[in-house]
Amino acid sequence: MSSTPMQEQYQPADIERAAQSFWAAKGSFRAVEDPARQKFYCLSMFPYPSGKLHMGHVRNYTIGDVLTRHHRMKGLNVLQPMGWDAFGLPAENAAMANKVPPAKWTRDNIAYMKRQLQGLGFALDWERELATCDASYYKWNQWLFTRLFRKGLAYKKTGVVNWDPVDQTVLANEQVIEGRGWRTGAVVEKREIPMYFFRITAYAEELLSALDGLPGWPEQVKLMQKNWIGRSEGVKIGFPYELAGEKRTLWVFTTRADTLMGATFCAVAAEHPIATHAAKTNPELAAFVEECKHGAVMEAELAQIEKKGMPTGIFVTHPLTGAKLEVWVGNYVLMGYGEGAVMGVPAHDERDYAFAHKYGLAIPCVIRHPAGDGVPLPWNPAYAEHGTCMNSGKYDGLDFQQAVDAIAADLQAKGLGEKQVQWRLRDWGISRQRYWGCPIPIIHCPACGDVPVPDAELPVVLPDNLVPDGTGNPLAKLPSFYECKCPSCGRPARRETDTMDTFVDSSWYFARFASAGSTDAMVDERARYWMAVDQYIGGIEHAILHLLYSRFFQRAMRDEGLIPDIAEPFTNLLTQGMVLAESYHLDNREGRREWVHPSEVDVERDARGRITAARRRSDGAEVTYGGIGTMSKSKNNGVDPQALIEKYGADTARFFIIFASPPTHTLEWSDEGVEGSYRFLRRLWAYALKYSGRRPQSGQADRAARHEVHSILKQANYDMQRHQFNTVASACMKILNALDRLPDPANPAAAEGFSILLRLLSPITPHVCHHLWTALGFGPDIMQAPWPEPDPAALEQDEIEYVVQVNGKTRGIVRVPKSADRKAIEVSAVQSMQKYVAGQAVRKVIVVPGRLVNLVL
RNA sequence: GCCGGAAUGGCGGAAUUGGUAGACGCAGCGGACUCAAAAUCCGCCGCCCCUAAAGCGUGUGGGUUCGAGUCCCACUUCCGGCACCA
Repeated sequence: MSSTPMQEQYQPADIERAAQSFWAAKGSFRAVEDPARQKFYCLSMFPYPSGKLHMGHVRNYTIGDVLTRHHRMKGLNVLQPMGWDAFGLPAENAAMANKVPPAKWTRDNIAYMKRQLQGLGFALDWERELATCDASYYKWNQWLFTRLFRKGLAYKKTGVVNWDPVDQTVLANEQVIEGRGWRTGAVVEKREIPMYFFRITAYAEELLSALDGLPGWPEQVKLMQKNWIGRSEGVKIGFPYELAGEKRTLWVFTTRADTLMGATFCAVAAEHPIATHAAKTNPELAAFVEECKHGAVMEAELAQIEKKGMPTGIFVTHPLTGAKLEVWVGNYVLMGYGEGAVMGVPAHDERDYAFAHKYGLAIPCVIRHPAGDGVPLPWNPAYAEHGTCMNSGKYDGLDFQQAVDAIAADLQAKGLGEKQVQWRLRDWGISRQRYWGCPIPIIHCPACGDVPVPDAELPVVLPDNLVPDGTGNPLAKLPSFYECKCPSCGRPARRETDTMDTFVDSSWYFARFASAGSTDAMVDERARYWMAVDQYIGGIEHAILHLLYSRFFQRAMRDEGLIPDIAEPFTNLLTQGMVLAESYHLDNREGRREWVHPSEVDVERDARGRITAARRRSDGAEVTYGGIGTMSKSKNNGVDPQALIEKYGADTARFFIIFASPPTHTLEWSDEGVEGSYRFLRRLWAYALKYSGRRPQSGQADRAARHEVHSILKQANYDMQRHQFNTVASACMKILNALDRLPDPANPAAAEGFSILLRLLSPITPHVCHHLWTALGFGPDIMQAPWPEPDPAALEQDEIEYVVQVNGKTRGIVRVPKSADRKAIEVSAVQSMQKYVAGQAVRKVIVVPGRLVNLVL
């Protein structure tokens, strides 16, 4: 072994620059398709280029990098690419604030953030970089859109949006604050406008059933998707009525057809034709309908508003009894869900129960439920449980399934109902009345209607020099963009000015990385090698929408003949927790809350280390602890990764973020913790220095040390495989502690142990491990070294420790020879516990092999 | 409101299937080195208690078990999502 002289001090800046140059010169991270090798496609969710990296990014990409480097050393052919989710609202907001076009702002941000990612030493193949605002990328959004449009999988219908009447513009949900526009303060209205939708519901059944074929996804995420798709079996029921002399039917869907005999009213959405009709002659109702149309579009808000209703004076006929039921308008009925109407069964539905009590409607009990035969106040959840029918005429005595079957059959015979499967999942509205996004490739022709832009004219390029002003989409004010000729008839036509939801961009970028730069196809044959993504990593906040849309897109692409044998884009999914930080504030003279950055706060502690007071360093003002929460500008508690990297180096930042918490947990930031990680890397350096000065020695390796190192390694490999990287980091610390304790640093166990340590640690802190590996003469490139595996011989032990319990309480330990049988273990356990046994009979002895003995007295 | 999670010392966390609760680290306390400080090294560190023994202890209240942080039931608080933030 040869070794080169080492510097006394650990100087991360030099080491990291040198390691990064080494990797760049060697092209270490370039991914090349090789059918002879097993591939591993590792992908972290690409970032929105908001300006600079935040801790969530650093965490996400460090987790991905640990996995990437580990699999590389395991011998797999690894692809880890990076790109930019570059379209979106923040660029428009920045443009308004700074009068800079979103394109320029975005490109500048990308350039800065790319340098940051490179400085962190991530093993990324930059040759595959993409930005969704590149016309070469979004061209294929448009291309696929036109294909789906021709198949009817993309179609136009109306959708509800938030409308700011002052700025005359559509607002995103986050731009509506307490029902008012964020810039104007005007009360927001609901407005129905034409939009394009993707028919994701056509894939509902497959998206649901295929979840069972995803063992590599967290159960939690699969359950959320399952509930979101929301398959329910029920019955579609028709209530006939007459309106303006015309015979019509009000259709409702219910999963509780067994309660139909208890229906006492129907409720419709404010937008329902019955409501509109009745409002014409009823000013009070018209006012109520108008009220319902204001306010929340968001389901979360809708679900919490007080349930209100008003009768329409229009009656429908009960399909089985012929009774007249009045139709109400309810503010809780959604037009976009089902038929926009529900039947009201007050006795067996909590919402209907409250509604009926409020408006004095009858509440007949028709199900014998676990709490009895009546439904006295207050509401009891048992009222909604399944039971046998009562007060239901010919259906009395039937159980849930029998009643549903019988009622569905009777309805079907009358042509007033049938069994139906309903989905909670709605089609995906992709139109956005915004500038900074991918133009929807449609031309509106007065003669031919909506005509998709022909392939030869794609992409429809977004002009990149506009600055939005908050009063609607600037594209709609730009004749040079929207004036065009109909591709079909050649007459003057108008180009669509809406752009696509940015979720469209991010629904297939993973496939594009696998075909980077392809000019004549959305994806090419290289995608067949790399897809699907073997390991996808990203925030739990994307558990439903992004992941579901991507699963839909992969199928839509499959059915276009692209990557035909792959339906699921992500084989394994790791959902990381958020990064949180402490916050502190003081209330100033005007009573306004002033947030003080945690780094500006000095904390006083008692003898035990408990916090007793906190003061601002600059002036000693007492500040209040504001609890732990997401890092945000408004709370002034963001930690800038760049400052951290400059102070301690990338390896310390990476180590701390891995060590502080398991990847799936939320991570609470602490500056003190960073110091501890830096200390560990300095200790590692100091040990390497000591080690490099050793005299080469042969002879017997220290058996105890080998046993310890290999036991730790065994556990660490298990933890690595289950993605619990924080304990892998702990394992590295433990190995260093063990090596440091060796009485003779020149013992052969030290060389072996240190070589294991460097390789185990290298995915987490690649720069320092790369440096030490070559400096100490272990080899030319640690990334080419094999992943360490424990030696079974080193794991063997002559004696085994047993925990001894008496009546389930731990009282001591006995050591027995490895060869001891059950009887011998029992005897030594009883002997060691004479003090507790003291002549009493031992009634039972439980022996857990290799672990524990419990004496039951 | 609905759906999905989480809760363990002063703090982050560990405990593979029910089997020594608190690994590893941070903070704190005591000591060594130093003119001093930083850095480094050594020791202590769940609560109760003068100490030891005993006892108590994994958000709360019940239960199952020889044995529960881990399983079951009921609850509390916090976090994520709810379809136009990404």
